[in-house]
Parts: sequence; structure tokens; C-alpha cells
Amino acid sequence: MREKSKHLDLKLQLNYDGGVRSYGQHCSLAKALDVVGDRWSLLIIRELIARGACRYTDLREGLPGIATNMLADRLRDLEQAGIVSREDAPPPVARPLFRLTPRGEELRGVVRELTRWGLPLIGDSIDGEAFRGHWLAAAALLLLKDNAPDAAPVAIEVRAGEEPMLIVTAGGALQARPGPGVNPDAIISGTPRLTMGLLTGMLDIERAQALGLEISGDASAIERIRTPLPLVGAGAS
Amino acid sequence: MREKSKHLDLKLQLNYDGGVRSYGQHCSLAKALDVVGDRWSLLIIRELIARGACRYTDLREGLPGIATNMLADRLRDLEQAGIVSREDAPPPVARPLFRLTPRGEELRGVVRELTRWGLPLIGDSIDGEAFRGHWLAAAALLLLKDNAPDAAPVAIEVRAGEEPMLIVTAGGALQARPGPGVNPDAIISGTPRLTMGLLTGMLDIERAQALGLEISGDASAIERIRTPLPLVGAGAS
DNA sequence: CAGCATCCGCTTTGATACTG
DNA sequence: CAGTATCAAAGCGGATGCTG
Repeated sequence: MREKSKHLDLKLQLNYDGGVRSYGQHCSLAKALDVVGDRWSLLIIRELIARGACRYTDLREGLPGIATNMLADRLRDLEQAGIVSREDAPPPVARPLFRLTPRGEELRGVVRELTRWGLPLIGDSIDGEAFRGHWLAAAALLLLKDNAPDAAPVAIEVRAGEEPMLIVTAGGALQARPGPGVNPDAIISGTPRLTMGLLTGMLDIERAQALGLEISGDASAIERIRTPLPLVGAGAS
Repeated sequence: MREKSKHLDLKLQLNYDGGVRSYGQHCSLAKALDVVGDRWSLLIIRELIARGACRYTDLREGLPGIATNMLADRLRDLEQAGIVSREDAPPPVARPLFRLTPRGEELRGVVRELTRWGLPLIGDSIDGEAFRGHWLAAAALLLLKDNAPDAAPVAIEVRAGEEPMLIVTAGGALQARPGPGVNPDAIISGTPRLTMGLLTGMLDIERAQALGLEISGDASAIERIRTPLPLVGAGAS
């Protein structure tokens, strides 16, 4: 994968191979992994799900640990695969914007299932790990739902890392974005693990509080977006 | 990743690093990818979903292109991660058996979503690609459902590659296994792409036949397990 | 600076050969 | 059969350099 441009290797024009390392299997799963199975690819897609259109630097900031050439390479690959679009800004000021194409948006199901499966792997402490508030926002956005779509909207502020995050109900769906809220109905403060533990039904409010989660405001607002996850994928098939 | 056991490298006991190359991000998706994001991992899990318990050689046969050390490494990693269990057989005859643990079974949702997303990437012809009938069986098993769980069971034989495959309804769920059926209610013959196109609702029977799919027997049996997939993951969230 | 491209050293992967 | 050992070739991460 990735172009070669080795010394004395001028071959013919367009010798950049378009970068496809394939499993070579006539199988839907293998084909999907050919496209999004490379290191960093799905994390880039997480960034674009969580934050919408991003500039290069935004992406790099949300992907601590990535090498800059990796990011450039992957963006090229994903663009070529029709998953990401690059919006080259007009001359005067702006910077190129990257966003998901409709085909890229269809990866939400994939990211949702991986996020759900990975929840138990989140540890209590943010040892030497990196953390960004919008990662939590993405998980909430993907995994939670509004249990009372017809009631008046509520907003819940979550304080897990450095930057707070706001979850709001909006016409039956949920939206989540980084940043504080104005007069939120409830505020939850604690580790990402405890926060998601509460919201995904693995902990009830009492147990979460006993473990150190701080909750203020209207607890019913929390119940409204609490979404117990089916523990085993054994439900269907 | 992977143990070293280099020459003259005796360090202290337990110096095998347990093999974890981590993104180092306090994020559920990143944690999941730390565990199943390596090359070949999810394809090994596909094999175990499709065929149940497997011996080493079965796995290698179902994973054309994998290097034998890769398979050994990944099986060790997956075992250590609690996803695969190795059943070391008693001395006399048998061979070690690998199977998914309950935690590994929970990856069905992940594999299902990737398989679904990858469906459009399957081409018409099996160029120089490898193909195994049970890959198609896995896709059917994961993506299709029985639309009439209370009716008498039906069996449909699918002939896509070398080996035929049988899809049977069983108490509301579907089962799929390689091999021919005895007096199946219907028989479908054609490329994997056309077959899955029909069964996942992207093609109707007439169109599929026009494109070369051969259908014999009771068409209503096919309708019974035909499961149109939501085209965009835009439904929820 | 933002947005890459290049180089460099280390790790992972892949093909082959070998062993209990 | 079920792996290990070996080694070459990619892939990856970090640093740095170039260009608007």
C-alpha cells in the first residue's frame, strides 16, 4: 500500500499503485476489511462521525499517536475508496475540509458495534492514555437513544475529561457535542467508564454514585436517555 | 507484540510481553481495535462463526493467504484476549480444537455490520480470488432471518462456488452450513454476488434470473428467508 | 503556521523451511 | 498435523523539511 517512488524507479506515469493490499478473498467481510481494516482507518472515521467536517489539524489533534504521513496516506486511501470527501477550499483563505460521504456514513453501524463491544475494555483510570471529550460524545451518540421522543427536549452535561460534553435530545434522536451546556437538566461528573456505565445500563444511579459518579439536577432526564444495551449479541441469528 | 524468545535473551521470567500494541486511547472503539483490529483477526473469527469449532488445519484451509506463523500468533493473541478457547484434546487421538468463547460470540454484531457494509464490494467474477462456500454461509447466517417463524421449516440449497451450501429455518432462526441438502425446497445457482443480491433484497427474482441466476423449486421458500437490508445506517442515531 | 512529503529505524507481516 | 524458526519485505511512528 501507499505509493513507492523508490530510487531509480520511474516506471511509467501513474505508477502509484493506488494502495490496495487485499486479502484476495471473494467474501464480503474480507472486502470490507480491505477498505477499512487498515490501522487508524476506523479511528479517522470515528473522528468524522463525532465532529463532522474536520480540517487536517483537527483530525491530528483527535488522533493522538498518529504519524502525520499516516494521516495523509489514510485520508488519500479513504477518499479514493469513496468514504471521505475532500473539499478543497477556494483560494483566498480557508483550508481543505474532510467529511464522510454517504457511503462513509453507512459505516456508523460498524463503528457502533465495535464501540459497544469495546465498552467493557475501558478501564477505570486514564493512566497514560489519551482522552478527548468527543470520543465519549461519539459513543453516546451511537449507543444511546431518546426513550421519550415526544416529551419536551432535555439536555445533559457530561464532565468526564478536560472538556465537558453535552447530550441533547432532538426530535427522537440524540445529539452529542463537546462543550458545556446552558442550564442543562442534569450534570454528570466522573470517569468515562462510570459515565458510560450509567448511561448504557450497566450501572444504576445508586451504584454509580457509590463508585464515585457525581450527579446533579433532574435524575429523570438521565433515565430518559439511559439505554441498556443487550449484553450478548445472541439475540438475533 | 508476540513473544520474542530471542537468542541469548533470557532477561527475567515472564518477559513475553503479552503482545499488545495499543492505540493508547481511552476510547471504547480504540480498545476494541486494540484487540480485534489486527490483520486477519476478524477473518479468523469469521471462520469460527461460520464453522464452529475448528482445528488448526481447518482454519488454515478457510483462510487462504495467511502465513502459518500469523495464524499461530493470532490464535495465541485471541486466546489471551478471551475471545477464542483452545481445547487441548486428550492424549490418545484428537487434535486441539479452537472455538469462540461467549465473549467472542459477542463479536457477531461487529462481523455482521462489516459483512453488510462490504456486500456492495463483492464483484461479479471470482477473478483470481479465493472462495469458500462457508463464507457465503456465514453471510447468510448473519444477515438473513426467517420471515415466517411459525410455519413449517424449509431448506434452500445454494450453489455458488465449488461446494454447495444449505440454508435451513430452525425455530425462527436460520442455520447455514456447507454441503448439499436432501430434497431442498428450492435450489439457487449462481455467483455469490447474485445469490446474496437476491437474498438481501437488492435484486428481485426476475431481475436476478435475467442476470444469470438459476432458481428451481418453490420460490416462496426463497421469499421466506429473503431479508431486505436497510440500505443506509441512517435509520438510528 | 496548515498541510503535507521524505527519510530513517523499528516492528509487523508474509513466504518458506523445518520439527515433534 | 500443528505448529516453530528464519529471513526478506512491507508497514508504521517519529523527526524533519518543504511549500503555500
